[in-house]
Parts: sequence; structure tokens; C-alpha cells
Amino acid sequence: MKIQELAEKTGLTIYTIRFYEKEGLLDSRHVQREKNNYRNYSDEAIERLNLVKKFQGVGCSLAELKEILQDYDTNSRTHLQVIEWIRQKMSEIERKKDELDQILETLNWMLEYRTALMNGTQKTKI
Amino acid sequence: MKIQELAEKTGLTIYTIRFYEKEGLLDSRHVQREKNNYRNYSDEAIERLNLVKKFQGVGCSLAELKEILQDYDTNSRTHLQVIEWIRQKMSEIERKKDELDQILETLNWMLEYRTALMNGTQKTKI
DNA sequence: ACTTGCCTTAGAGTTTACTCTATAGTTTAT
DNA sequence: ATAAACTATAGAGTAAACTCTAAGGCAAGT
Repeated sequence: MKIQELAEKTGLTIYTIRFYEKEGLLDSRHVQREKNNYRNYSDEAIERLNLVKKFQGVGCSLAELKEILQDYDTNSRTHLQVIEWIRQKMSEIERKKDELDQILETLNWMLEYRTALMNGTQKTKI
Repeated sequence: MKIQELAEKTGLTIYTIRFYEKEGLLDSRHVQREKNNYRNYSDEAIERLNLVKKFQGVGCSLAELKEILQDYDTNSRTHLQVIEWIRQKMSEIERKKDELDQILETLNWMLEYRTALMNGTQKTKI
């Protein structure tokens, strides 16, 4: 498929897709060139970009993602290094989940506070 | 307390603290000026900055934070608007938690994949 | 053939969130 | 009283992640 179609299927803009490619987040499994030099994307590209989006959404930088997504035989990182990275990332995610719970509590408190204010009650604020 | 002390207590730099103030994330409850024009921070400032950090860490922009943290009587947003925002944010956070679970699954799968590779097994990749 | 619309690149511009520098005034320690 | 260490401001600089523009090539419809 061509870039416009991929953009529609992933919800990204064509600029972003080309930018990600330039940043090394896509490789030959995801993009090939036609004779006319047009990019031809595989279905794997959709999955890949969705993966990128998912990780991005939880505070992963593109640089970090690039390192981890790079094919095992094309870079210098050893499997053990990558495995270590994955483990660290997993406990980071667990920590982030706890944080989200804390924020939910805070939001709930804010909700109560605002509701009380609407009814003229006085409470403490931060 | 003065800015350096607040920086140490919050883990932010003095630049960031001043920047946040300029962006409207702190108000008279958090900062006052001395006769010498030095900023004098209250203990509430610590709590406030920690709150900002927490929300920031889960993808809240400063602009968004500003709107929500602004004092109820100093801005044009009605309580109902803010309450609606809080509700939306809460379901957003719930969605984010689900995403984190998905990512944990993905990471777990990646871990298995890498481990298998180390042992010479072949699997599929994205 | 011609227009419209999609594709290409290089490179410039934008936004967010800092981060620092220059310059100057204030406070503290010796 | 003088230096070191802190404070202030305005404004410049940086990094990440886009976002767009210009100039040109290709493709499909009339």
C-alpha cells in the first residue's frame, strides 16, 4: 500500500510516517521502493506503527524505541542487553501503573472538591 | 523558602520552577515576593510541583494542567466544565492503564522471543 | 495533451518544555 | 569591605517530535 493509505490506517500523517522511517523505526520488512521510487508498505508496517504509537503513548522516546525494535542481527546490542532493557521497562511500566492509580485518587479528590464548591462548602486546596 | 531549597525539595531545577511560574502553574498561594524581590515559596508549592510532575509523567501538557489547576474564582471556566474535564481525564487514565497492560504483554512476548533467539529457536517478529 | 492529485526530496518552520547566559542586584562569610 | 554565593530579569539556545513548503516527478481521468 502507498503512504496515504497507511496514514489512514494508522491515524498518523504522511509526514510522521516518513519521519519515523528516517529515524530508523521502519526497515525493509515494512517499506520497499517501487520502480517509480514510491514507497510500498507491507501490512507489517501497520502493526509496527501501532506498536510505536502504543509505546510512545506511555513515555517511550523514539530513540529508545529504535534501539529496542531494531532487528537482532543488524545491531551491536547483545540479546542480554536487550533482555535487561525489557525487564527494566517492565518494572517501569508497573511503576507507571501505580502512578496512574495515585492520579485517579487525586482526580477523584478534585472531583469531590469541585462538587462541594458548587454546593457552597469550603475545603482545602493545593 | 527560597528557590534553591524548593528545587532541592522537588527535584526540579530553579529554571524549571521559574518557568512553571511564568506559565501560570503557581499562584500567590505558592509564591510571594520579599522586599528584596526574592521569591518566597510556601510548603504548598512543594505539593503543587509534585502534583504537576505526577500529571506530567502521564502525558498531561502544561497548558492542560494550567487550566485545571487554576483557582476556581480566577478563571472563566465554570465548575461544571472542570468537573466534566476531570471525568474525561479519569476515563483517559483508565484507558491508559489498559494500554500499559497491553504493553506489558507485548514486552513479555518480546522477552520470550529474545530468550528463544538466544537458544537458537525461530519465531515470528513484527 | 492537460489537469488534478498523489508521490518524491531537502530543508525550513513549529511546538513544547525546558535550559542556559548575560547582566545586575542582594546576602553571607571572612 | 570584599569575595563568594545567592537572587532577579530578559531573552537566546536546545532537543524532541513533528509539520509543512518548495520544487519536481509520476499517474489516472477527460
